[in-house]
Amino acid sequence: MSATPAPAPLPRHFYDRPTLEVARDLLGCHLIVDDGEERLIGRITETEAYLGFMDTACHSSNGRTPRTEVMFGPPGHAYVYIIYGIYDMLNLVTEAVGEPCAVLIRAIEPVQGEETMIARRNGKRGRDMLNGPGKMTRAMAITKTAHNRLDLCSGEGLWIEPGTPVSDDDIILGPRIGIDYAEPEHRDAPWRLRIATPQLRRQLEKKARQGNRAEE
DNA sequence: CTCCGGATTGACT
DNA sequence: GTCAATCCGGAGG
Repeated sequence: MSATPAPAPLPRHFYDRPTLEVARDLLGCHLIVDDGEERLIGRITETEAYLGFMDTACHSSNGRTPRTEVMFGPPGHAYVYIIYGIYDMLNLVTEAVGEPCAVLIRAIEPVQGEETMIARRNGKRGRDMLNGPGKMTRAMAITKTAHNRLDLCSGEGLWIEPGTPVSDDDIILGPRIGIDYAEPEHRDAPWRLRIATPQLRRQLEKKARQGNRAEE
């Protein structure tokens, strides 16, 4: 039996950059959770950038509160909050102290520990297992209680490692999800980033055709 | 496949 | 009191 590899988390300066760049470079990276019993690994396939004060979709644009405090601190920490009473959302804090920005991790694909993920998702497997931010945290057992404010560069509990790089041609940009309350310029901004799979390309082409039809 | 309503509770007005 | 960076199941096409 082989020993578990030592954690090799991405360093803090990875997160200390413009948030859109971080969101882009996180695609293809490995998200790792280690509870001391088992190490789970997922490859990041979808992210959203939240750009701080100026972004009316970003929680921190309403000011500094106990909940958003961690976003105002140093980069490379986890911001985990609960939405709709029941779902934990994982964000990675970016940019310098005083710039309250973050990247939401929306979807992964399994790399290691898939059977545990399936069990935590109540037997759900395949396409619908990890394709949403609440599904992903449920499968990985990421919670506000256990992981909010955690240092992602310590290699303890939760961190990111390099994975398989993604070329610019394989990234699809689109508007972010679930932020209808934001100002139009932020609501419609293409700050949702996804790795393009053949299935996703087909799906979007189909949608575009329907849209064109409605125009006439 | 798409559309629609209910679940459930912390955070903030 | 209202709302939220969501998910799921059921109804209809």
